[in-house]
Amino acid sequence: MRKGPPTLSDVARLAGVSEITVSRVVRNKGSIAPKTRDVVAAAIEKLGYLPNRAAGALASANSALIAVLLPSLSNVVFPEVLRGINEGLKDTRYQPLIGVTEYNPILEEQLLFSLLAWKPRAVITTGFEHTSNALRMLATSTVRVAELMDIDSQPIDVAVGLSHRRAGYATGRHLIQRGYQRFGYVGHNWHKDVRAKLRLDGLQAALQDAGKTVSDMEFSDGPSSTETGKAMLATLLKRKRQLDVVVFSNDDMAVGGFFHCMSSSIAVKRDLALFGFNGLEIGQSLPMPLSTVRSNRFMIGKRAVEILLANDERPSSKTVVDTGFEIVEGETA
Amino acid sequence: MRKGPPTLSDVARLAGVSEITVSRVVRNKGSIAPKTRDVVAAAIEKLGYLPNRAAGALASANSALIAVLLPSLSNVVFPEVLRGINEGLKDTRYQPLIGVTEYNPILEEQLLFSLLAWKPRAVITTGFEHTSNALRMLATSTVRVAELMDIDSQPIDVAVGLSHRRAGYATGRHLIQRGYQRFGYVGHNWHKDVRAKLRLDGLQAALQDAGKTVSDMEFSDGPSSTETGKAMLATLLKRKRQLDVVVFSNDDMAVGGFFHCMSSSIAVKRDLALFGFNGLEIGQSLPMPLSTVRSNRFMIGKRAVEILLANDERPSSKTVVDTGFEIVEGETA
DNA sequence: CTGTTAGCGCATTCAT
DNA sequence: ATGAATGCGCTAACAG
Repeated sequence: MRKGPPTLSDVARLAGVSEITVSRVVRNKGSIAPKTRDVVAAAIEKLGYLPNRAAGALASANSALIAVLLPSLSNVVFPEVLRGINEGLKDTRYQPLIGVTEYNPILEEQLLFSLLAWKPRAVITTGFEHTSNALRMLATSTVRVAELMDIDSQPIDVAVGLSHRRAGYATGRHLIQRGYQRFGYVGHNWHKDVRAKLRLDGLQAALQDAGKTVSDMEFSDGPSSTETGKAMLATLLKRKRQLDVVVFSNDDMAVGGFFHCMSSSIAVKRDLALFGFNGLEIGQSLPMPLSTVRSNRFMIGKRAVEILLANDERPSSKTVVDTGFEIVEGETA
Repeated sequence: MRKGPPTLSDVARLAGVSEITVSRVVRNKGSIAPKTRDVVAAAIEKLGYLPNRAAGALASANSALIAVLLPSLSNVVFPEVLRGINEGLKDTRYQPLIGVTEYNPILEEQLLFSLLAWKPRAVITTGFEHTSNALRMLATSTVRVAELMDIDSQPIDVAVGLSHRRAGYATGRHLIQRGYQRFGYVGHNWHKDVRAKLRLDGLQAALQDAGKTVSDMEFSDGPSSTETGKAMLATLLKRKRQLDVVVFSNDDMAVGGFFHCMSSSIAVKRDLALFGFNGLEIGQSLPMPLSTVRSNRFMIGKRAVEILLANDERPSSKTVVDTGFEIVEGETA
């Protein structure tokens, strides 16, 4: 009388071995005689046995789950990081369990607790902004933790990303070398995007070191988008400050800026140079490839997973991986 | 002697009640005297108790997990669906467990098995193309199943999406009414994207019904992208077929086509009209908003979750939800 | 409203 | 190379 899906013990009975032997075959762990392995495999096949991972997780006190906390799914950048994570997880038995924090530490804390309840093998999150509760939880716990995107602060365990401050500084240096004199900046809400702020800080530092400054800025208070970049650049240019280059908080915004120039017959680069951040595909397919800084989102996700899975235990020393960035010359600046 | 994180029984001991009472408080299930609830809450707080969901899943034979299988993370469309799913899951205790199939049914099957091992409350997948194993597994199992994006076939349990065939047909009708005569088509690899093929079928049917036909087509064999749209339109136009409108397999491709026109000084709409599919933000921020068909990706994810969570049991009749589509007039056609 | 009794399905000892 | 015993932490089903 089958009373539900087949279990380990059903397989064991059919194969004429003990449960633990089946368990070992399933997990490919310990040594098994080729013969018994075959017998067991046949029984599994015959019954259509599917291991119950909840039971496995309970018995072994840890699961093949990786908790992933992303700030947003609206910004292409995070799906790309997730792609990297997924790539790193390929050919392992791990699965990503995801939560979207909407850049909100309180929500992050709730999601973190909820995900931690699954006893994941590791937690991947973004940035260094966490509630004190979350921080304490993470510090106390023994799970491995990766904080992605940014390496401008000390991580709990592992940080993988780039220095946004240095990327901003490099942007400034690059544009100065190109001879630009009057800088404008178009940004989005950085209460929610700390890294955009770090880049602007770096940019300003570079200008200051060269005796220059950002002549005019304009911010939206929503998230970044092409629409916003378009609108904010329009607003900025109304003020007639004779800018010769505008730096945007990221590529989405810059692409919007490019569209504004097209609509308004502003010759990009000759009349007004544009500069972004991220190196998204869309920017590179514009009639004039966008000048920008390439961040390696995919690599960030992938490297993080590799490091986390390399060691069960959290090492005594913190790991910081710089995935770097490169100036993409493009044709808009 | 604390030997690990606190468990239900630790909380129960501290609160002076039985385990099941604590369990009920935690799950907010059954009736509890306000007083005991407070005592238990205090004990939980004091110990920093975190429920172990793996144990819960094992004991109750189902988890607060929703298995989500997405074809890709590179195409913005799927993160948007995921956003919808996430929105539907908000304020529930459910978490999405995700797998990326890369449009590969074999991989989908493997991931499906792997995700099913967690005894998820429901499975969300894409389209109707599954291996026979996967199909059998899903049919046999009692989990609820939603197949997203498309409603052109019969689902296993629930389908949420739009008729791509009808969307294609509507595109054809619309363009015919606008007076276009010579139609071109630029597509990407549809061995992997069945829905793009359905739309083309619909388009061709509409043209045929009006005594017309697609004069020339060009396909790339990779996935869709702006770069590809740009390149394929260039190739198509080299053949000098005097097209007056080109329909693209989706907005990404169409935006690429738009960029090509800009680079080649082709006056969009006057010289050559362009038409896409999806209604992505990027298309609408172009200097000329893209003419396209809006699919409601976010809504598809959200509705699917709502339906799945409404009933534990799979109803005897299949559910098909049409999230519809709308022609977006735009300025490019 | 609260408690008792019994597992859920598997993996970890430690044997042999 | 294989097995026996035990328990992981929780919840269902019934009592009361």
